[in-house]
Amino acid sequence: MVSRFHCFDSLPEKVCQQEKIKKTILKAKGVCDRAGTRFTKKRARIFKIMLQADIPLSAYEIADLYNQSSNEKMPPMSVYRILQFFVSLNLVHKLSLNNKYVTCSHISCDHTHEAPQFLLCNNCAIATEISMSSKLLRDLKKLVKNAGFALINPQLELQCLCDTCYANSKISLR
Amino acid sequence: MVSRFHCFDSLPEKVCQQEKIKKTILKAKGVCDRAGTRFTKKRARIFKIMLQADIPLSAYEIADLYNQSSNEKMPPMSVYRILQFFVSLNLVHKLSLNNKYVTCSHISCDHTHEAPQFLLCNNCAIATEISMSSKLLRDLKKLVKNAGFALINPQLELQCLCDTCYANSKISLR
DNA sequence: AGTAGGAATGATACACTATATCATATTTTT
DNA sequence: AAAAATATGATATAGTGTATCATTCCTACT
Repeated sequence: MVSRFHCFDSLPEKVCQQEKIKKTILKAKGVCDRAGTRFTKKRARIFKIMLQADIPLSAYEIADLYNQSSNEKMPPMSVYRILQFFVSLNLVHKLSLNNKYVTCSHISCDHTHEAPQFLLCNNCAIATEISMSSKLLRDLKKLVKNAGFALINPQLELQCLCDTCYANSKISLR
Repeated sequence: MVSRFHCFDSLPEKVCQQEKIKKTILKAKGVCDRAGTRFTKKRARIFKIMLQADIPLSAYEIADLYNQSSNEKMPPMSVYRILQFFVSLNLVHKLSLNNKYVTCSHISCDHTHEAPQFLLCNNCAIATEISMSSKLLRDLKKLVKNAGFALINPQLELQCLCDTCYANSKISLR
């Protein structure tokens, strides 16, 4: 399984998840600053919840997690607004295959990440973001153009089984 | 724009849309028969509505169209059930990008259609189903495998603009 | 022909996902 | 300090989809 924080894979193993999350949050704040918008406390908390979960979450799941660990109420309406905000900055991606939201895996890299491609396990909650090769992307764009369309968002979502669930499914079929 | 009935493109132009729809319905009935299931009147009517619309429809839109042209009521619940039935036979595809449903374009061909790929116009209702080249599909599967997943459904949905809307959008930007 | 069993639909309720709208608060700019 | 832009509160409602149990319809079999 590829870690969602693969961009830190070269760091010493000691560097714990918490440290990675902190760094990612700082980067995200930078993105907001440069965009002339605010990385408010509520936005920061939601972003952190999403990073800690490390799996795609629905808006209502995020609201629940927020409310479980806080006294101030976070109504779903506000979650949607904040998610839209993050999506507009490419800090969060919406997965329409399961109506969930997930932080971008490349926030901490300096990748320009042209074609986010999501592999969603159909059995468990795991999702992984990988990048499409630029050649594959070129082929795809060509195909689209020939069909009389122009690609405006190269995001792909693929229904998969993760290797673990795939192995289990084969066992249970015996 | 590629016609959704491209498989009949070689037929004389006189053969009207109605004729194509009839043929497609017969083919669909055959699929049901061979699967040991029934192509009931309600199912047939919904299927025809979808063919006539020639664009992806939501379950509720289908229910409305059904009820507009009939005295018997078609409740949304039944529409969902019937859609699931068609999807299970690959006669209908669900587009999760816009939560709509569309008949398969290849029912009347003898294509074994491995990788349905949908180009959805982000501005108008048009959607086109094209087939991915087997090479592109191979590349994709390889990518997925390397990431620790197994592809279980190669359906792709791409957010596009059709050429008409693309042209219009450029004009309106001037 | 009658009947058992499976297939399909009816009916009702409810859960989940998402947007619209108007009011209020907070921050930034001048 | 006031104006303008940004962000959140609050409420309502639209849209999408599933669960469940009852009933009807069809098919195959004796």
